Amino acid sequence: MVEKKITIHDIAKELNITASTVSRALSDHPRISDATKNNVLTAAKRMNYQPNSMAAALRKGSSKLVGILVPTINRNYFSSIVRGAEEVLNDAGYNVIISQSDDSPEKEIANLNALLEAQVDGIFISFAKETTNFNHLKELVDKQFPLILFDRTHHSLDVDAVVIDDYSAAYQATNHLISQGCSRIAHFTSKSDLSIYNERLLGYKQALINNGLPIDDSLIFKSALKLEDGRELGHKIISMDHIPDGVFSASDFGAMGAMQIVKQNGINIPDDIKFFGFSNETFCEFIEPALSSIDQLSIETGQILANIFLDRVTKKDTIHHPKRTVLTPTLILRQSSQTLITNQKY
Amino acid sequence: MVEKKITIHDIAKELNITASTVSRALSDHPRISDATKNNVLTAAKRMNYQPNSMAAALRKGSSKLVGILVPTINRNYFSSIVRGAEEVLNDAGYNVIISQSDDSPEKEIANLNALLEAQVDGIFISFAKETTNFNHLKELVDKQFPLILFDRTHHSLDVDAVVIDDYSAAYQATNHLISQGCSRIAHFTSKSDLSIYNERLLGYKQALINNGLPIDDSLIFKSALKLEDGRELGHKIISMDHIPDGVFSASDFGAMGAMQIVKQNGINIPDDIKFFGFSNETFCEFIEPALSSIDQLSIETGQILANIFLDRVTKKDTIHHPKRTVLTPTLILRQSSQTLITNQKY
DNA sequence: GTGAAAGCGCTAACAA
DNA sequence: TTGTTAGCGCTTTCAC
Repeated sequence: MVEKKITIHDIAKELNITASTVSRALSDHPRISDATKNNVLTAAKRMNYQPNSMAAALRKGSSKLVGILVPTINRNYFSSIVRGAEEVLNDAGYNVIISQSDDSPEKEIANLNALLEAQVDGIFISFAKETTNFNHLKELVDKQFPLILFDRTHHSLDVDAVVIDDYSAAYQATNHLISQGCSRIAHFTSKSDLSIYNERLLGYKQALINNGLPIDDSLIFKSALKLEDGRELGHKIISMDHIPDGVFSASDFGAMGAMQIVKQNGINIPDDIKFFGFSNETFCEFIEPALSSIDQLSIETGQILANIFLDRVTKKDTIHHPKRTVLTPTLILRQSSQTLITNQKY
Repeated sequence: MVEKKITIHDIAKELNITASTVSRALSDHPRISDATKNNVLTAAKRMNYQPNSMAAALRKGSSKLVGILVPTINRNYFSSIVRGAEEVLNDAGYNVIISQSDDSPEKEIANLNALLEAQVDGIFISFAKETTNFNHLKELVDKQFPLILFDRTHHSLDVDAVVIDDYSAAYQATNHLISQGCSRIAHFTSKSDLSIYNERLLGYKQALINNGLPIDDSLIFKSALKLEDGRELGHKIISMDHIPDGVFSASDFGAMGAMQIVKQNGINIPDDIKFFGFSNETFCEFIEPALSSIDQLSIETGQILANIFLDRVTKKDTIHHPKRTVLTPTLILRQSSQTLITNQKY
C-alpha cells in the first residue's frame, strides 16, 4: 500500500466541515442538507474513500456479520444453505462469513472462536460428525447469543434449530422400497451419535415394523458413510449368504459406493437390488441408474435460518424461547429404486 | 445478549492492574512476569473473556483477514482452493472470508467492496464469467493492495496470478483424442472472453494443426458451458450430417450434458464418439463412461496463493513486481476417451 | 443543519 | 516489570 487510507476526516478537511457531518452525510442522515450530502458524496468518490466497517462496527457494537459454520463447503446441501441465507441476509444489510470445520471438533471450536472474536452478530452451525462435547455452545446459549442449529443438531441443546423431518423421510424412503417389492432392506447408518442418523434409523425400523417385516441387525451397517465406506459395504453385502434386495443409505455417497461394487459384480440395479440415498447430491441424477434420494430443502433452510436470526435481533428486548422448525423433505424417485419407471428427464 | 461483554478493562479492574498489562499478558509479551500472566489468563478464563479482534484490527491497522472471491463455492475446484489457502493462512495466523459472486459482475463488485470495507489484508479472486470491466481492480493494483488472481484472469491486468497452463492442457487433451483415432473433434468453448477459454481454444486448434487436421469452425460451439448447454449441444451434434467422433469440452458440465443426449440416442461412448472434459469435477469418475478430464491442481493453487500473499505482506518495503505462476495440469484418462482401456479403480 | 466531544476495545510508544 | 496516554476510524449525544 502506497497511499495512505482516506478517512472521513480527510473528506471533512477537504470540504471545511467536520467529520460528524461527513459521517451523517454518508449515512444519509435526514437533517443534513442536500447540498452538503452531494458535496460529501462527490468528494468521497473523487478521493477514493473506502469506509472502514470495523471502526463502525466497533463503535456501534454490531458488526452486521453472520457466521455460518459447516463441516464442509463442498457439498451441495451446505453450499445451498449458504446461498439461501445470504440472499435474505444481504438484503437486510448483513454479510456472511463462512467457516469449515472439516468434520473436526477441534477445528470447529477454533473456528467458532474466530467467528466470535470477529464479533459476528449471530452464528448458524451444523456440527462436525464427531462433536460430542457441546459445552462451548452452552455458554453462548446462556448468554442469549443468537445461535441457530441446522441439519446436525443435538438433543442436549435447547436452541433455535431448523431441521428436516429425518424420521419421516427415512420412513417414507423405506416404505417406498417395500412398495417396490423389497423385503430384505439393508440400512447404512453413521457411527456418530448425531440426531439425524438416529432419526433415520428409527424411521427405517418403523417402516419395517409397520409392514410386518423383521428388523435384522445384521442388515444395519455403521460407517462414516463416505464413498469408500460405501464400497466396503458393497463388498460386504454381495458376499452375504442372503443378499439384501434393497438398501436405504443415510448418505448418497455411501449408496453410490455400494452401487459401484454391486454393478461391477453383475448384479442389476434396480432389478436385483434397489437403492435409496439421502441428501440428493448433484451426482444422484448423473450416475446410472440415477439414485433415488431425499431433497433436504437446503435453500429454504438457509432462508429460514436467516429469517429466524433477523427476527431475534429485531426484538431483542423480550427473552427468547427457542423454537425448532421442522421441514418436511420430499422424496426424489429415480431409477435406482423402481423397476417399472424409467424417469427420463432430458 | 444478557450479560455485558467482558473487556480487558474488566479483567484489569478485577486484578488491580491496568488494561495494558492485561493486553500484554494475553499476547504473551516477554517483559510480563509469569505470575501476572497466569493471573490474567485464569481470570480471563473464569470471566469468560472473548477478545474483540475488530478493536485489535482497528488499532493495529491489520485485520489478519484474507478474502477469497469466487464465482461459486459449490464446485470442487473452488472449494479445494479455499481449503488449500486456509491450511497455509491459518498457520500464519490469518483467517479467511469467502465470498461468492454467482458469476454476476454486479455481485462481484459489491462483494469486493464488502471485503475491502471489512479491511481484509489481501484478496484472491477468480472473476465472474461475464466480468469485462476491470477498473475497480485497477485502483487496488495501483494502491499496491495485495490482490492475487487465479483461474480466471484477464490479460489487461498486470498482477500476481496463479493459473494452470490451459493452452498446454487443451493441446494435450486434443492430442490424446487424436491418438485414440479421432479426426473430427468438436470443441465446446465459452461465450466469455476470459483468458482460460481462449487458451483452451488455441491449444485445441494447435493440436489439430500439428496433426495435419483441418480447423472446422462449424465444430466450435460457444455457450455458457453449463449442463443444459451441454445437452443442447448434444442435440446439435447428433443431428449433424457428419457427426464428430470426438468432443473436447472446456467444462465437465458441458461434456456431461452432451454425453447424456448422445447415449440416449444409442450412440456409443467411447466407440462412436469420445469425450474429454475440463476441471476433473467429482462426478467425472461417477458417470458412465467415466469422463476423462484435466486436474487443475486446486489444493496446490490455494497453497501457492497463500504463500504469494504471505511473501508480499512480510516484505512490504520493496516495490512489488507482479509474477504469474503457471502450473502444469495433469490429464486424467478415463473410459470416455479411450477404446481399449477400462480404467477400473475400485 | 452542523459542530464538539466522548468513547467503542484494543495496542504501543514513552515513562517510570 | 508495569502504568500512562494517545489514538486507530467511526458514530452519536448534546449543544447551538
